Amino acid sequence: MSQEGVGVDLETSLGYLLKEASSALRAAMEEVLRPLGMSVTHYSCLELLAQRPGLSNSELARGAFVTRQTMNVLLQALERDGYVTRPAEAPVGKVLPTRLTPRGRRSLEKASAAVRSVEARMLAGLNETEQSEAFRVLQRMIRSLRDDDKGA
Amino acid sequence: MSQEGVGVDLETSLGYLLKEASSALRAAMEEVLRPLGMSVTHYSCLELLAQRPGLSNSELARGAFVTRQTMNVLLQALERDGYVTRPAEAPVGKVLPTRLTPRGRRSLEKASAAVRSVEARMLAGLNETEQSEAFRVLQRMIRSLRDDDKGA
DNA sequence: TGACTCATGTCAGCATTCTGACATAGGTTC
DNA sequence: GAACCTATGTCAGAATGCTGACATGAGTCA
Repeated sequence: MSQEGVGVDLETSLGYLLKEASSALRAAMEEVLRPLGMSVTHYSCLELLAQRPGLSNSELARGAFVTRQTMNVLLQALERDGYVTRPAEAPVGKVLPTRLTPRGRRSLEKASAAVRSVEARMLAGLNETEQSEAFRVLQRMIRSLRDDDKGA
Repeated sequence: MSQEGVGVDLETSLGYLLKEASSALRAAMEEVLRPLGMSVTHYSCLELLAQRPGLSNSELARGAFVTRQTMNVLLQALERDGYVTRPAEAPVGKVLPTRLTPRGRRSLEKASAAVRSVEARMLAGLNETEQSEAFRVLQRMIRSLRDDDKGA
């Protein structure tokens, strides 16, 4: 059963566990967002705009962890359906600052409540200390992956 | 800057951080697997088969966190290209046990080494204690999300 | 000023993954 | 045995996200 250093032991791999946790979270979010007709990326975009109004397409893409092309497609749909607005011309450069419409804000409210309940559920088994631990270790993992990326 | 209980504060959300970490890991893995002509799911499938030979399509799907339809498409390609084999007829029921071919095993070797280096990089900033913490908190999050899912 | 680099918005095409649907095998219950 | 439920493999179509490519605006540097 042991791996003797060959391959990646899935039973003990933190990478595999991270993927599993992320997958479970995504599934849980999709489950509560589906009745609202919203995907996870869709929700992420609205939430980002609520907290940081005026974000550009590229900034939203980075915040939602998708490419700017993907976010562009989503924004066009959201704009068409009246959830967000963008000026016809860029005030400066090519950057188009995006904002939620009242409709977008209303739509986000329900979704945000649903997502908060999922997050609360996820953290139900962790006390304060453990939540701090989780926060710290996740941040370190992210930093390690990013730093070495630049270095290489 | 505070959120006053409204919305999900992305700066302090463990869910958002989890997604960020998972995204960083996936990007790092894609980066090292791309030169080998392999996607993350592709690699996951081979790695699962190396450690648990004879897994069925559905079992592989669960292990790689995709649907069985998605895994089926991948398996057909892997079979066509000679990385895995499946019996023409099911020995029992409809389950087709899948196995790596020598070619599949060779292909996995390089990929596995690359992925191991990524995982090592990710954990570089964590000592033994912190890795144990990470393992524990991630497992609890997964369990909380799954348990409540069944309960509901 | 001109050349260079970088980031952005956007279009097009492709890859990946998903949902929906169907037939079938095995186990359970009556 | 019959009815039922569950799991599986598979096909088809749709949604989602990605890579490649291009034009443009801003900043840097000589």
